[in-house]
Amino acid sequence: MAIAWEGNAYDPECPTRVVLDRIGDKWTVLIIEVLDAGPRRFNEIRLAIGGITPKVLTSTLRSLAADGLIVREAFGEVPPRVEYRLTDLGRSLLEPVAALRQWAERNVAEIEGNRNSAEAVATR
Amino acid sequence: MAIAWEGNAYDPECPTRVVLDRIGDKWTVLIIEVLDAGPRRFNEIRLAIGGITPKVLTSTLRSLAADGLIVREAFGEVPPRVEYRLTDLGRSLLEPVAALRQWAERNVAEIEGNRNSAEAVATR
DNA sequence: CCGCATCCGAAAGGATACTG
DNA sequence: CAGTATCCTTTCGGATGCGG
Repeated sequence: MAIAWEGNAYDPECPTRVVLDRIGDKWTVLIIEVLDAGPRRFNEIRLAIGGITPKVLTSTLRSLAADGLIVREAFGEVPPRVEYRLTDLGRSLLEPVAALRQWAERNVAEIEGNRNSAEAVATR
Repeated sequence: MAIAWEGNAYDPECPTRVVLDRIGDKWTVLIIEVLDAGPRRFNEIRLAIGGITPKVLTSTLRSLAADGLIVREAFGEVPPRVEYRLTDLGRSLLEPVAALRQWAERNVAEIEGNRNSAEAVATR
């Protein structure tokens, strides 16, 4: 059980924390957005994203499946064929992500500008 | 300049990526939520959160200030007094975060359940 | 084709002690 | 009070090569 703090404390079981850990990694959001267009095979996902190694793609897909955000379906064929598709849960996650994206697109320029100014000050 | 991919690719400069990197760390969301209640001093933030070390709090506050999400105000007093407060930009970030929190609170039970089932299968 | 095994480097975060 | 300075552990992700 999580420790009961009085106020606002770090808690790895806090729902918001769990979700941030889930979508805060490098590839999760990209993957579910690829799968939003429909079921995709392993190498289709890999090529659609670009830059992800098979190992990392495998582990990310496994954890997404473990969380019930996607399902993995392996067809008993030779050569193997494996498809991944979003669950309803996974698809519903795209809504708050879209809200985040909207905020990001509206405000990232200001953040980047601030960052550059701060860097200029730091190196002055 | 960011590389121009055809479709959906990893891009460290993608606005959504920038924001996920910003709020995906361990302490940022907790800090801005503490500051949403009003300006706070360094140790007030530290004690309100609990478990964060001075070093990590310092570096997180610095980067938040560099991004323009908070402002740092040092009063020339002895002993020192330093206050941190949200900017409008920082406060506006709480809106998409709230959307994420709502989704999290509604769905984290299902995710945790799926995780436990998956683990049970893995260790069976 | 779809992975797994192994090794590795970088970076985030933490423990502890100290300072202006 | 508000940080710094070191040192350290853990974790994420990447590179490469092999296997069913």
